[in-house]
Amino acid sequence: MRVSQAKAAENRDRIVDAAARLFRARGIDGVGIDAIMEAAGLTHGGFYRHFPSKEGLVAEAVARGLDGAPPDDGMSPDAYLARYLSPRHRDDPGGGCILAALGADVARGGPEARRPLTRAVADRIARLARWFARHDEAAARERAIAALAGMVGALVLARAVDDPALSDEILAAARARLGDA
Amino acid sequence: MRVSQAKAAENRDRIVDAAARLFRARGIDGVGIDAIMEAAGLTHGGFYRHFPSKEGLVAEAVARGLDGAPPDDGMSPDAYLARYLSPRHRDDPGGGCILAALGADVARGGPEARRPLTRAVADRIARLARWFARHDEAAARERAIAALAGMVGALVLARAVDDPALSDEILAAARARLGDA
DNA sequence: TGTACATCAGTGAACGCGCGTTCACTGATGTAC
DNA sequence: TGTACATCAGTGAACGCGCGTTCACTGATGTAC
Repeated sequence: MRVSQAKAAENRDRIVDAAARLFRARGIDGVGIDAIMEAAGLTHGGFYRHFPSKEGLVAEAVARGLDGAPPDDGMSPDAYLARYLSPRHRDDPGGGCILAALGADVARGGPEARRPLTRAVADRIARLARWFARHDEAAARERAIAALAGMVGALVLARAVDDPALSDEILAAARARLGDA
Repeated sequence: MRVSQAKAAENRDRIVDAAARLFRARGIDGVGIDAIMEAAGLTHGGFYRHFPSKEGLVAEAVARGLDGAPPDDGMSPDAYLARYLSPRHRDDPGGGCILAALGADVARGGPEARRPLTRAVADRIARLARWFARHDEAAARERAIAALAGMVGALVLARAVDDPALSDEILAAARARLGDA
């Protein structure tokens, strides 16, 4: 049955949110329309009233996932690093950084998802560079890029590794080396 | 028709090689048994004479992919870094580092693939630490972990990003920051 | 060394299942008068 | 403000395709005598 426009917009939003979470948790190919719609409290048939295809949703979900938890200007660099490189973040891919969870997947996919991801990377580099510029004017941007790469790589490795002690050590080493700016 | 044991072993090897390459290039879920067997010059039906399941092959292919191009003791750290963080490596995921190409996929998968990946991570950290120990005894291992994380993260980001200039800049920044040991 | 037979790597058709997508239908919403 | 009707978000069944897996079959290899 038909639903009010406000309710429909809210449903669309919930679909994108559910997809952003499930894709990060299980990979893009690991989640079907069924599971996404069910997580949004709907049935799968209505999906195509909102999106032209699964790939269309992927692009929006990637963009949505990139909104959350960017480096905040009111936050200290060390606090941001500590949060990003925490066991809590490692253990919650579904709610965490999309660069670490889906970077390789997006690289293999179409251009629709790569565009918002690129904007997010550029934005984070710029924010980190602003921090570093305070005590290291010239190389601030270079440092920012290396810091972002170190963060993403450490999270990928800490998640992939089988050995909890090694995983913790990876997070700790990245925090320590990236922290002493 | 039956084939000699030597030939069969060689065929098995080619299947694993083809899988290691295709998985890195297109993702684990992006490659079917059909494509792997065809790349190995066989038909799909014979697959199960060699492997119990696709997942069994994944574990072997990940292990195989990790053999190639580790940091070589006879190589200078800067040469290794330059090769790892080169546009050539970025543009050849199928022949490149499996940590960057499949790290997130393996993290979501079963334990069979995570074990060899963990060994490879530990091995690379140890090799890098041996290099760093030459001028920085105490923090060598910490530096090694941060270097590996920075390399993997930079490659993931350089591949995911839409903008060639930004992609090149990411590689260059990582080379510069990780290089001046 | 030669012969007869069992083995089994590889072939190609087939199966079953899941997933992306389509579609006829429902009934509340939104709108025209 | 009330009424009649068109719209369309959502439902649930169905379709088609691809993929992982199975299976009967082939015929060269390996082995027992």
